[in-house]
Amino acid sequence: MASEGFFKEVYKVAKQIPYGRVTSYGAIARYLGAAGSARMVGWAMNASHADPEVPAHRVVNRIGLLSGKHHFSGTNLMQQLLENEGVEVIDNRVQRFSELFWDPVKEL
DNA sequence: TGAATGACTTCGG
DNA sequence: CCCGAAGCCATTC
Repeated sequence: MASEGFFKEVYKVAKQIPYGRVTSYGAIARYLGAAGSARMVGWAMNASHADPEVPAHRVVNRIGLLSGKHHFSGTNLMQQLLENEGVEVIDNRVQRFSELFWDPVKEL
């Protein structure tokens, strides 16, 4: 599949997300020049489970909602992982999201 | 080839 | 911020 290059880019960015920080699918999409293809980032993350080094739990939607927690093993694994990094999560949502938000376009 | 799907985003109310 | 509707685009069937 030629699209593996796209996934690789997503993984590369995801792996660069600092500890205890989070970002959004749209931000990654924009950084990859695929603005508007946020859904494809989500698709890439779906395939990211093949690479355990990809911190998919640090990638949430634009409001810090753990939209992908349902794709993790347990029902609250994603939240546990984030809380383990010092990220406060309440009701599937990242608290202080604006503070923890890490924008690859700005930071990279 | 075309219709359906999805770990999203943006806009208006 | 919550709700509903429309837009986007790669992948799958």
